Amino acid sequence: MPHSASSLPKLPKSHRATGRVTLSDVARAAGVSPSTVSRALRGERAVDPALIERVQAVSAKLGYVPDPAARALASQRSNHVAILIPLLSNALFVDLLDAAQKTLRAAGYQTLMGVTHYDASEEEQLLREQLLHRPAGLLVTGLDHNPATRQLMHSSQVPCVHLMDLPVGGISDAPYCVGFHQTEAGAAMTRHLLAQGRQRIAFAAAQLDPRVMQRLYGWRSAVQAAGVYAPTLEFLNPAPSSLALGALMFEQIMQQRPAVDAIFFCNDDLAQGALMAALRLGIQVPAQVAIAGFNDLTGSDQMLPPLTTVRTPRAHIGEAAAQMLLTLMRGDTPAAPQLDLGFDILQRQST
Amino acid sequence: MPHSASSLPKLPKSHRATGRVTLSDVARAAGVSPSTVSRALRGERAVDPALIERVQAVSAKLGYVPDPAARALASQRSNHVAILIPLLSNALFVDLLDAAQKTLRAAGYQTLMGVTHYDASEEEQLLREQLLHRPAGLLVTGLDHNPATRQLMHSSQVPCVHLMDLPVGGISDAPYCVGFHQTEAGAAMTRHLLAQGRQRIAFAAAQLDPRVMQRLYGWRSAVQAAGVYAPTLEFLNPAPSSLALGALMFEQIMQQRPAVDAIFFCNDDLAQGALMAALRLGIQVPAQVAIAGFNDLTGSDQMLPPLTTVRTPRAHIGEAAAQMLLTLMRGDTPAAPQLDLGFDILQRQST
DNA sequence: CTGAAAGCGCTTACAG
DNA sequence: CTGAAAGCGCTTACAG
Repeated sequence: MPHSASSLPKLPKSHRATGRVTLSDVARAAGVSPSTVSRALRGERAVDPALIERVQAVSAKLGYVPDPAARALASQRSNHVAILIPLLSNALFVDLLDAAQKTLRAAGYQTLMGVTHYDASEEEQLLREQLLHRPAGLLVTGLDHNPATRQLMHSSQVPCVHLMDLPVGGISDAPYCVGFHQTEAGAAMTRHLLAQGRQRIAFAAAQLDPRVMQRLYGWRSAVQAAGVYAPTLEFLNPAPSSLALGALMFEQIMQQRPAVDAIFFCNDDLAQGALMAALRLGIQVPAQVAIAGFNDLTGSDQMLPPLTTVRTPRAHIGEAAAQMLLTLMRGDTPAAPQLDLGFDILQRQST
Repeated sequence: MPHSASSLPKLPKSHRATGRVTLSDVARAAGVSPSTVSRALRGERAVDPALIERVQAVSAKLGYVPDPAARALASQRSNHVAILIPLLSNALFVDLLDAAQKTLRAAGYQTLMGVTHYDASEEEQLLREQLLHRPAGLLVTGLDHNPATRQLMHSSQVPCVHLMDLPVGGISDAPYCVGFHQTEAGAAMTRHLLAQGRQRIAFAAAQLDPRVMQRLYGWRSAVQAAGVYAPTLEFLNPAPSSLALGALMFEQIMQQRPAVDAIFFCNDDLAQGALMAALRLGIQVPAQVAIAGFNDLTGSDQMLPPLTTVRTPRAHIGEAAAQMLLTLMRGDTPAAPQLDLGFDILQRQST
């Protein structure tokens, strides 16, 4: 039979057809019902292996891709994973985001990013908005949230993994989280300085978020244990962390009498600024004063002298947290609810 | 009548009820049809102002929030805006993302971030995935994309604004974009160095993405115009940009004979690394060699000496591009398809 | 200006 | 193991 008008593809019968290849198209072409296609494609058990193969082949041939909106509406679960981080201006959180996002995308999830600016009510509002998208999972920075936020996380039933922090006390009712012990890290670096013979070790911090405060507690416990604690050794500034602020704090601290012989900065950007200020002022590091940082950020190894710091496994945290979330979203139980990824003291030349 | 069983709230009649407050709930409570509620809430014209008010009041009282998935499915448009950036490890793009995301969120849009790693086919794949979510708009870095990507952007009909770059030639068939002229910026800094009496100005670059290459062309045209061009003054390294690489390149360049008297780095991180290397090597900057950077990244003002660089309006670009996209998504036409946000030469002490 | 009806493209009890 | 049917919660021609 020659080509005739009636053999041309029919116009879409619906007045709202979108041109998309749908589940029904696949079903028709494979000679099965839409339900079966749906099950086969999602790898649901209880479907004939032979059918699975046929459906997959037809689906590939037609170039079928499931519609996320339809899927979300029908199943009440999207392929979004919401992630809440405090700031994009801190490389730490960007590394976390980058790693998590990479892992999640490889598993077919879209990352929905929310920036809280360390503001509990902004965090709450952000979470509310993200929950509207029925995320399949939640990644949130830290363990400190206001009651409404905690309530939202809980009542939404969405699997959730916390980043960076680990609960201090017992494991009772503990949430899923991957990170390291901030307090221990703070104490470890302080002990390292003590072991190097430093006696008047200042702790200098900005931003003062919960993790910074934990490092402070770690420092306190270590200097107290060594009997060299003094309240005047604490320099706490709530302003955002930056090289410029580090330089400023360094100058102030160096005017302190009796003089300090070491400064432990809560973040590398502050320490880098201090190192630059020392160069400008002609203050010898570490001869006159030792300087230590935290996080091993970009550039710390290039300082003069290179910065002694705490290497934190942030990329690893982002990836492992995403993996744990993937496990939870699959309905499985992670090996352990808490994952401690530890930290390293990176001895370079500034101490 | 006393409380009786029959006055208790009825169980949901559907076997799949979600407990969510829906459009129909609002319609019922307001005594109008769902269609009217839908129109009233979206501010569609052609609905009685009195009704709008009533519907809004009822909606607020019931705490109704539209379901994004249902809305996306029915309207074929989500409230997502997809953004494509090359890297998260370059502060430049993070600033772009931060600004755009902030502006978009304030207008009710969710940002879907995609990281291309400067890989054209990864970009294409990412765009494909994002398009599945039927984004309301698209923000993409640069103007260089492979044919398939361009085709996708075009055939999807999704409003799109390009970031950072501006088309070089005429305005013919030009896409929407906000940025500045990279080539001009490269030339301007070079002329600045020439005006300071420098004669052998090297251009040192890493990553070699299209924008870096444009700066190179700007440098070339300026040194050629001054009659001081030499191919041996070009130091191009495709590796990712970093302080460490900058230090390395600096050492190599300083071994060059005849000696250079200035180095223009295509990005501040390279220049910062060079400055640190100069300190280590005891090379006087700018006495022996001038060093200039690009972008005015964090820390450049804290270097020793502070780094002369080109200040680029990246946060402004992110915000303005988002605004332009908002205009397009509204169905309006931006004042001009291209927005040139310019740049500044920031003379500090390294030149 | 308003409403009834159909439809967006899936998933999921339910029945077999 | 498979299918018919209902439903997820909206929007949008169409008719009035």
